Order: sequence, then structure tokens, then C-alpha cells
Amino acid sequence: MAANKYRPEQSIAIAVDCIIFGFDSKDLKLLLFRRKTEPLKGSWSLIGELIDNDISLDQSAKDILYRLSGLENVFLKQLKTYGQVDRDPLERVISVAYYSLIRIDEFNLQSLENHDAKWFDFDQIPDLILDHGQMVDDAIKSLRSSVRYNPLGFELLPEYFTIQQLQTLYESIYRTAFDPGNFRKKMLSLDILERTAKKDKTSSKKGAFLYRFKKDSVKQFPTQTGDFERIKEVIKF
Amino acid sequence: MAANKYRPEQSIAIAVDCIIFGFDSKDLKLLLFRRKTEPLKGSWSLIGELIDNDISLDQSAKDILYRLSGLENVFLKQLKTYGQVDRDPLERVISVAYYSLIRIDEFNLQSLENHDAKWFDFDQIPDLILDHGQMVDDAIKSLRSSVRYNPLGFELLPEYFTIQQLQTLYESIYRTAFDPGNFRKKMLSLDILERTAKKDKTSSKKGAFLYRFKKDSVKQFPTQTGDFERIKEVIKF
DNA sequence: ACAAAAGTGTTGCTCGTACACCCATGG
DNA sequence: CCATGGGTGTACGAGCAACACTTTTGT
Repeated sequence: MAANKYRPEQSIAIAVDCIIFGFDSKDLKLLLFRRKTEPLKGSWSLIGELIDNDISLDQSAKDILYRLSGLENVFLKQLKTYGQVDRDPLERVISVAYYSLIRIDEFNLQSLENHDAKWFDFDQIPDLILDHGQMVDDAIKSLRSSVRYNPLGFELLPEYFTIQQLQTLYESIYRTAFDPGNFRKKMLSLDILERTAKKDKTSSKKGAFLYRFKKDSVKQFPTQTGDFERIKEVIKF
Repeated sequence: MAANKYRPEQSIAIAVDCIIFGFDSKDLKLLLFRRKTEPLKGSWSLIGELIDNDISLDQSAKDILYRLSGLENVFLKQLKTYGQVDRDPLERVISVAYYSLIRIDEFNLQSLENHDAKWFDFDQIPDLILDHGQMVDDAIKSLRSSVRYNPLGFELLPEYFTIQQLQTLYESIYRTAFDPGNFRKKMLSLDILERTAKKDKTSSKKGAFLYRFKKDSVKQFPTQTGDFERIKEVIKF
């Protein structure tokens, strides 16, 4: 490292790590990698790297995703920064964690092999190196609470999808079952879905209408909340 | 900087910045500092510093608060990390922002003078250096959404307080007025307040009971949420 | 025709909101 | 004795949960 003008003696490396969530229209999964370098070579880990001097944090995370999957414009959100002194055994590394949401079917299979990577079901996540396990836990919590407030999750579905598929996604995020009738009514009432003329007949004889996410609907809603809508669930979590 | 083992050419400084919110039983305020060093000397800014090699991020933020105020155990939360390449004009600095909640009356006045610091009302916040203005905006948003889920804000009140004072705090966080009767009922229904025998007579003839926050009440509540309690306000914000 | 998934309707209940009303007391 | 803030009660409505019910169509 070159000397630092403000504080020459500072000697801390900085990395970006990515938690990658994927959905295959059935289960929510996590992408993990076998570490290729010492120390801890061969253990499961998130993907990450020490950043370049002239690339922003956000861009570094995007670049990791792009090189890995070939995908651009994926959903990517900064999660938290991990700064314990001894989190890496070799030297001090501060890591900024990001998480992303990806459709598994869009992901290049060859790329998985090249990177020695594998999709894991949530109940089968192995031990991860360093504090990567903590990062994953934090990311799942953050994802769950994000979905409460943002019409998120559409990144994980194909452009056209049935209400049923959307429900399956939400169920796998929350690990719980919703009532089909109520789920449908709630989602439709939000006025963020657009029904198309097409039907999907793969899972029923009657066929289910395919919907599409209304892009323009985001942000145009007035945040018309009453008093306690704001401080409602003060005690939860 | 000494050379970095994993990636010797990396040359990025790392800092912690603190957004300090204070409450004087009437208004929510922000503590700002006149920058003492070039570049941008004399402009208003948050307080922060390049961290030590052997101090964690969380501890660095705590230390800043402690040296400034003499207070320990203040509420402190990591907000976000700012990593644009050119955010600092002199060299690349990545900054991890924290925000904290403090009672203004506990704050050492002499310390304010020593640091050339001043409490600002929210509607009178001046332009800040670098991306500190963005940090403050992000912190306010985060504070508002945190208060929704955590019995937070008690850090900002004296040990004994009236429901009225609690309401004033929430009103200044949300910049809105709540119905006194409903606010009272809601807060009491949460079972996190303990009524004491004492009364505060400074603002009425009848006198208002002083309450105290039940410390043991946190976390013991079952997160018993129904289906849509989870995905309820999908569209807000 | 019937099984099975798609989709609709109905009812009870909880809880936020609005607002009327009682209580205590110092001047 | 009345003005003022503290504190309680009630009625209405919105929205979630549970579940019964109708629709469609391939076999």
C-alpha cells in the first residue's frame, strides 16, 4: 500500500463480499464458493475481493456479479460493513457486504463450475469461513424486512408470472404458508400487478393468468400513513 | 501505509463518521462541528476520524463518542458505508457512518466549545462537507424506520418521563402530531412502560404520572405475526 | 363427471382513528 | 369555579384471517 496522506501509518485492507440469493421458482437458495486460496483453502465462502483503488464500493460489487454471471442490472443492496480487528487470520481486512437477488435460471451453469460454486438450500447451508455465516444471517433478516416495504422480489421472478409463483416466492422468503385467496386479494389490491391475456397451464387444467409487475407504480403512491402506522409494531423483532 | 499482504497495491484510507442526534425534551437536534483541518477548514461537518489499525469499527465509533462527551453506553448504530472514489478531494477515503442518540442535557457544554460544535435544529442544518449531508439524510430515514420496530428513543429521554414527553419525542422524530389519547393508549398497551408513584407538575395543575422504561420487557415478546403482518405495507416508502 | 387448481365471497375480529367526555387542581 | 392539561370511553371503519364457495378444464 502506498502511504496515506491523512494518516500514513494506517494499514487496513478493504474488501467487498457478496451474498447472492437465487430463486428457481420453487426455493430460495444461496450461492456459495469453495475458496481457492490459502488460508482456509477449500472451505465454503461467499464471493468477494479486495477492491481496486479507483472503483467505488457499489461498482466493485456490481463488477463481481457481472464477471460471475454475465448479468447486469441485478438487484444489489449494501448490507453492512464488518470491521472486527481479527476477522481475517492473515491481516486486517474490513469487508463491506452486499446482497443480491438473482433468477437461478438466468445464471450461467458453466460459470458455476468454473468458480467451484454451488446453490444451497437455506436449511443446508454449511459452515462458512470467517464471519461469512453472520453476513448471511444478517442478509436474510434484511431481505425479510425489505420485502415488507418494497415491492421487491420481482427480480427473482420471470417477467410474466402467476400469482401462485409470487406466493411461492414470498413463502420461501418467510418460510411460512399463506392463504392463497388472501394472498391473491392482497397483492392485487396493491395495484402493482398488471394482468396479461396469457395463461399458464403447466400446473392446472383451468390455467392461471400471467401477471407482470407494473414498473411505473413504484414511488407514485402517497405515503399516506396514519398516526400509528408509523410506530405500530414498536416491539417486534 | 504498510504493504498489504493479500493485495499490496491497494491504497485506500478508512474512516468512521458519527451522526449525533440529541433531544432536549422539546426538539430533535443534530450536532455539527467546524472542521479544523484543511482541506475545507471551517466548514460544518460531522465528527469522524481515520481509524487505528487495531481498533474495530464499532469501537472506533464508541471511542469518538466517549472522547467527545464522556458518555459510555450510548446508543450507537452502524448506518452505511460511503465508498465513492472521489468523495474526499485529497485522497481516497472510505467512510463507515454511525449514528447515535444522546440526551442533550447530559452533554458536556465545555466539550462543545472545545470542539467548536453546535446543536442544529433539523430545519436549519447548513451545507455539510463532502457527502456528510447525504449521511444525515440517510440517518434520519434509518432512525424513523428503526423506531417503528424497536422501543427506541428511550435513550433520548430522562430515566423518568411523562407520556407527554415521550409523545413530543416521537412527534419530533416524525415531524407530525399524534392524538394524545391514542398515543397514550398505544404506548401503554405495549407493556414496556412502568408507572411510578411520582408526578410531574411542571406543565399542568393536575400533574402527570412519571413512567419508566421496563428494561426486561425487550425481546421477550413473541413475534406473533399473521400472514400479512409480514408483507403488509409493501408499497410504502 | 370428477379432481384439482384458479379465483371469489362472506364473516368475524383486531386495531387504528377521531372525537366526546370525565378528572384534578392552581389560580 | 373555571381553564387547562391529564386521562378514559366509545363508535366507526379498514384490513387481515379463516374458510366456504364457484369456476374451469383435461382426463
